[in-house]
Parts: sequence; C-alpha cells; structure tokens
Amino acid sequence: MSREMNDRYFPQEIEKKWQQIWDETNLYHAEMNEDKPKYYFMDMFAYPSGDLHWGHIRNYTIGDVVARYKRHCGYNVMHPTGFDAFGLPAENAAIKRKVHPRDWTMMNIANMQKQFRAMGYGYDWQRSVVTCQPDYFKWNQWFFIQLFKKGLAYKKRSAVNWCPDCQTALANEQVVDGICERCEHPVVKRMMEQWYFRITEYAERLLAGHDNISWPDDIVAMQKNWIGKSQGVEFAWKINGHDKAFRVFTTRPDTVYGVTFMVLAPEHPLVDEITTSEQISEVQKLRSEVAKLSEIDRAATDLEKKGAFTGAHAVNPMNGELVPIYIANYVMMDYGTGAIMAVPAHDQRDFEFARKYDIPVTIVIAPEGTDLDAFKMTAAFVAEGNMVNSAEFDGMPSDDGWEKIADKMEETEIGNRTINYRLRDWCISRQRYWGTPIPMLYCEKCGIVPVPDEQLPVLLPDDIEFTGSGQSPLTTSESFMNTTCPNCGGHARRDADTMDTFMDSSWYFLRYCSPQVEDKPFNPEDIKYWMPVDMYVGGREHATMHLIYARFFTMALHDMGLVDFDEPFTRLFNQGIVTAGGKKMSKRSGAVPPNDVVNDYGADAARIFIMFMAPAGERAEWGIDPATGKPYTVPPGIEGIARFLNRIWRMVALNKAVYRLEWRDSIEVLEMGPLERALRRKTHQTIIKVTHDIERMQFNTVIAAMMELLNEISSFSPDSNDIYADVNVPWSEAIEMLLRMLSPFAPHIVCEIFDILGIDGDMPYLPWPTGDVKVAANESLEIPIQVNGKLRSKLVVPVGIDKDTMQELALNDDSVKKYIEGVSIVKIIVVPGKLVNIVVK
RNA sequence: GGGUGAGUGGCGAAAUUGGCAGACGCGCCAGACUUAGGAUCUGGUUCCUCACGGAUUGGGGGUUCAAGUCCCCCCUCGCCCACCA
Repeated sequence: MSREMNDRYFPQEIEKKWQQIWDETNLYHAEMNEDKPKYYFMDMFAYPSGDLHWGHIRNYTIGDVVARYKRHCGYNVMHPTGFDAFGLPAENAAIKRKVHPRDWTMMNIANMQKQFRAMGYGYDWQRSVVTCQPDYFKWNQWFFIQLFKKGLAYKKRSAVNWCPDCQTALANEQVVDGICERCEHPVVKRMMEQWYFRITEYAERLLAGHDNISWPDDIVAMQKNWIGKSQGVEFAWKINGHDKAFRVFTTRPDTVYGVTFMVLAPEHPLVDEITTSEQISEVQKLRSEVAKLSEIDRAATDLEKKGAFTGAHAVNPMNGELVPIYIANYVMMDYGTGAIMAVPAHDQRDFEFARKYDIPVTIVIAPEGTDLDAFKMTAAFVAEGNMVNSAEFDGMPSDDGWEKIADKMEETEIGNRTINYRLRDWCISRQRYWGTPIPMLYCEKCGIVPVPDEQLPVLLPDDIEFTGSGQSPLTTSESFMNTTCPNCGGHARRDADTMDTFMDSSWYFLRYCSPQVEDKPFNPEDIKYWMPVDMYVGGREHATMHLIYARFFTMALHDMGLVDFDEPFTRLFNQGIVTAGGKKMSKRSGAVPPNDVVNDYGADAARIFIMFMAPAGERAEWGIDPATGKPYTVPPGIEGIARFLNRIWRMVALNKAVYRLEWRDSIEVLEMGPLERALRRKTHQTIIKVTHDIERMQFNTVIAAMMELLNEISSFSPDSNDIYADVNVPWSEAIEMLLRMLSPFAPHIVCEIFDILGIDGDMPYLPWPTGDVKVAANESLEIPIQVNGKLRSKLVVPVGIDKDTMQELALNDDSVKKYIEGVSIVKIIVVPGKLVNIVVK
C-alpha cells in the first residue's frame, strides 16, 4: 500500500504532478447539488497586466485556503476565477508596441493562468469568465439596452478631462496631478455628450442595504461618505431688477439672516445674463482662469479663494435685504444647485472669502454665554448656539431655528426641505477602443436607437488606427461607424465610445453561475442556487467604485425582475496590501512575481509564507533587500517555512512504517501514559484553535499553531521497532490531523504524503477534523501568583481547584512568603483558573 | 479639514471577554554531528545590571487588586475622501 519515499522533500516534482492530476480529473469543478449546502466563494478577478505579483498571491491564497477549508467542511463550494480583460493598459501597449490589444491581453491571460496553476489554486476553470470576449460583453450591451429602456441610462452633456495636446478625452485614471499621463500637458475640462447610469436614484437603497450585509465597518463608512447624504433646504433667490431667480441648497437654513453675499459657480448659466457691463472683464478673467485648472487642482482645499463681483444683487427672501452676487472658484457647478448663500460668520470658506474681498460679516448664531465680534473674529463660528439678528427667531437654539425657518420657507412657498447626495450619476462613456462598444445608433430621422437584440454583440472592428491622438479610436473605422437604422432603414452612425470597464465587473459573479449559456446572460435556476456570493475577498481600493457599482447593478436587475435579491455579496473581506519599503506593491512600483520563490521553494512554501507573514487583513511589509536596494525576490523568512515543510516530510519519511490507518479504532479506548495524553491533548487543542482562527480569517496564527503541534510531535518518540505499540496510536492521530489541517494551505505536500501513507485519495473532500473538547482539556494549570500586581511565583495546580485551596497554596509558597512577611495583607484576589493577586501594604 | 486603521524586541509578529507581555517564525550567539556545506539537531536570545533586582507595549494623565487591552489629552504613520454649500 505504502510506496517508497525519498528522505528529502522535492516540492517541484510533487507539485507539478498533483497540479496535473487536479486538472485532468477536473477536481475543483462544482455543479449544483441540492444535497449539500452551497458556498459561493469569490475573489476579485485580476486585470491581465502581465505577471502576478505578491499582492495578487496574498489575495488569491486567502481565497484558495477558505474555499478548500469550506470544501473540507462539507460545503458544495464554487470557486471560480476570470479576467477583467478590457481596459486602458492594453491600448497603451498597442500604441507603444504595435500589437493588437486583444493579442497583448490574451498573451497576458495565458501567462497568468500558468502562474495560477503553478500556485496550486483550485479554481473551477470551466466557469472562467474573460470580459473581452464577445460571449461576455454581448450581455453588457444587452443590459445597457435594458437600462436604457427603463430610463436608467441617459445621455447628457457634461465636462470631461480633455488633453489639448493629444486632442482626446482622458479617463480620470489617465490624469495624474492634473497632467496628461501620456504627453505631460495640463488637462482641461471640455463639454461632451456622454452616457450616464442613474445610480443617484438608488442612493437611498444603497444606504439602506448596508444593514443587510456583513461588511467591514470601514468599507460601509466609506460608501456612506461617498454617497454623502445631507439634509437641507433648497430655496429661491430673486435677482434685483431682473425677473430671474436662482435656487440655492443649504444645510444651514438657521443662518439665512446672516447672508451677506451670494456665490454662483463660474460655469453657472445665469452668469452671462446678470453680469453688468462694468464687471464683464473681471468675471471673464476669473472664468478662464478656472477653466484652465484641472479638476484635481480645482478641488484642492488649499487653493486660494478667488472671486469676481457680477455687479448684480440678490434679494434675501426672508428679510428683503439686497446682497451682492459673486462668482468664485470654490463653488462647484455639479453639487447642489451650483449656487450658494454665503454666511461668512458661520462658514469658514465664506469667511475667508469675505475677509479677502472686504464683505461684511453678520453674526446670527451666538455661542452659549459669550458674544462674538464680527470685526475681530479670525475664524467662522460653525457650532450650534442661540439665534440672534434673526427677526422672530431670535433667542431660539439654532437647531430649533433650523426647523422653524424651514417650516416658514415651506409655508410661504419660498422653498422646501430636500436631501442632497454627493453621489453623481455613473458616467459610462469612454473615448477608448478596448472596451464594450455602446450599442446605440444615431439615425438622422429616428434619433437615438438601440441596436436590436438579434444584432448583438456589436463587435470591435479591427480596421482602426491607434494613433494615440484625435478622437475615439472607433471613429477611424468607417466600416464600424456607418450602419443602417433598424427602424427606418436609413443611414445611421454608431456610438463611437465604449463602456467603462466597471460595467464588466458589475455582474461577472452572475455569469460565473452560468458561464456557457448562450441565449441569456445567466440561467435563473443557477442564480437561484448559487447566489448571493457568500464571501467576497479583495482590496479596499474598490470600496467606493466597483463595490457600489455592483450593488447598484444588482438592485437595477432586481427591479427588472431578473434576479430576486438585491445585495450580491453577503460577506466581504478585505485583505491588506503588500508593501515594499512602505509603498504599495504594484506593477508601477516594482512588483515582485512569485516565480523565484516558487521555483526555489515550491508553491506550498510560497502560500504558507504569504499567509504567515502578517494578519490577512493588515498591511504586510515585504522588505527591501539591502544588497540591491530593491524588494527581495526571495525574502529571508521563507527559510522558516521551507524548514517547517521539510521537517514534516522527514518526520513521515523516517516513521512511515509507524503510521497506521487503524489508529481510529483504538484511540478512544486506549490506556495512555502522560506523554501520550499530552500529545493527544495538543492535537485536539490545535484542531480547536486552527478551526476557530480560520473562521475569523486569522491565518498567521493558524500556521503558528500548526508549527507548535509539529514541535510537540517532534519531541515525541514513536516506537519503530514495534509498529503495533500503543504509543504509535496517538502519534498517528497527531501526524494525520496536522496534515489534514495543513491541506488548505499546502495541498500538494499533503496529497503526496496521504498518497504515500495510503490515506483516502479523495483528499480535497476529506471531512475537516473535529476537536474533542474533553481530550483538549488541560489536567493541570500553571497559575501566576502576584504580590501587588507583580509576578512573584507560579504554582502548578489541578484544573478545578477551589478558591480557598488556591489562596492557601499561594500564601504558603516560599517565594511569595518573603514578600508578605512584615506587611499587612489588604486583600487577596483569586481568579479561578487565572491567577492569585495578594495586595499588601 | 472629514472618515478610518495602526504604533509591542534587531526584524515579521502573538496576546477573543482587562488577568504571566513577546507565542510562532526570521536573524543572531553558543554547542553537537560532520576532515568549514548556506544541511540537520540541541540550548540561548526584550532592555539595563557582574549580581540582587529593576524597567518595558509611541508620549502624558486616569479608572482598577490588575491595563498592550477601558477612559481623557497629545505625537507619529498608513489608507480613503476632500472648497459638498
């Protein structure tokens, strides 16, 4: 049964062999099975950038460990993977290396798949999704049209980042510190027609949904912050001498009597109409200055506040006062109404502006007990207080005033309470080639027409030029752009833009459930069985983009009746980043691929190393090699892991004959000596700790616990002369249990050893061991004895000893005695099973 | 500025509810076996002190018999958001 075993451990041969067996037997493919509870585990799929690095390895090893663990626990586990294959780098590579983005992408995918396999990840490759393939993005287009039909996709003119040198629109990611990534010219804003998804309509549900999912608090906080709900009042201001009015939004209606000026965003449409002829040049000067700024500079808090007077005045609807109207660089067109009422006494930005332009400051909220001096104050008073200078509202606490003034505005129909969100609609259009073509046509007669279902997918043309300048690359393909209107048969042009790649990642978890189905995006039965995703693992950087978009998308599908849940991911876990020299390891900052470690020490060692080096949720510092000044290609700590695996291997190799499958039959009834009992106790204590720590995603301590067990087994001597000796029974249990716990972390070595020992070949599905609490219970305890909180002695006592006996033993302990002689004992604290503390004076 | 996480030996770190600070591992030191191999095994390793002993979880205060852990103030670092009206 048992076969030959080399004394030395050669991971390379073993690992290749098992990877091939797993592939050939399709071992990790999951099918629906109503007899088992399902577990849908997903990690965030990778962008095929070329090589995996240790950031990926950390993410995907966590995933593989949890998926394997859940499989051992009896779940029907689906653990798929795929590639987020559209995106900008492929296009840049195309321009730079004269290679088609598709070829570059597919080459990288092939390489990364090889690396995934070499790590021994148990993916269900049959369910793989590659987003740049037509059978996937066809459904992006179909969903887009469904959203359009529901009124959730719409077209709007809006400002985009524009590089005047490249003559092209840029994605936000291409704008680095206000500079075009490619040509290093400053980026400006330009108005363009773009497609948007109405995510703002789901703001309230996105907030409410947080209650139904168990996600980390910080991610929920980030999303809430991003959605940015604020309650306030929106009300109208008339312009003096005009029939025009404009609306402002404020969260501080209680300060309305303190308004001393108004500010419009420089882009506000009313500016042209109200600016007086004397002020035109000044206003135009500021407008062009602001237009030149990039969005990033514009939004910088430390940007000097600048404004220009329009020459017009507005009428305060509450008291009829006239206040000047300015434009200023600190008011944004795309939040609220693009206009604000300015209360310098109680808003810091307004205060700075008022001081600079010599605008009066009127105090309307007085802090409790003191008076403010409008001339002397050096900062706005933003807290609550009592209303002053506010007509009939004087004397009220400001929070009451808030409500009363809002009531009055509603009664007099000046304005009403509203809620504003920071969240903006999701801009889907990208002036890029390597993405999903937007399936919309523009007919001269019929206007905007969606591509009919039977013409999907709209494929990407190959007769395009990657010049890196001019318009969206698709416009260079005449064969793509010109088509026929499905309504009237006349000439139509296609939308030249492609979709944001966040569209691709908003539903890939649904496609994993039905990867091959052709006539719909997924089968309802598959979704019903597998969804929602039980655990989703990935980086925190996706907190406010991908993870909001995917939730919105699922809610929208729910409302269309396509799915019957509205939260896609029940549980979320964020692994920490891998840093090198304190900076995040990424392709740009010198990422280290796993190849050297895998080649030298094997995938099992690589997997354990990355799990052992830091708690999974926290930052892990990879380390800089002092010899090169660069991140280690092979970090020194890997030696410890290699030793650990080597010791396990040698222990089995040297004692192979001692291991007997039949240990199970006798372990419960055997009379054991203290050494045997101690080993068995440690085995079961380890099972309990390991299980508990895997459940709480604390893998570093899991590995430490297994190392401790190995140390315990190492110091235990089995009897190799008599393989039937009783001592070999707990030894066999210990070694088998260690291996079974190790298997999610180091599956290759465990498969190999199990095969050698003749343990069931269906290893990945072997049940997870259960720790016996009774066996794990200690027989005696070492109790610290403190005097005044200082450790003075230790006592070994039997478990369950009563308080009085313990106190007695402590007081009679020789090394304690010298600290309590000649002083009076104030108090004795005895915590059963924990400690004794004698307080003396 | 807002949010959020963190700060423990030479290094990575451990310590579910307040109860022996430093588990486990790296590195280092000593030894064993080897006729120097970066293999393996054994012992040691927070700091100060020859020692007795003392100090110690970023700093300072507090609560408690007892604080890395709870409370208050401060410092430093990471990440996310950021003139949001």
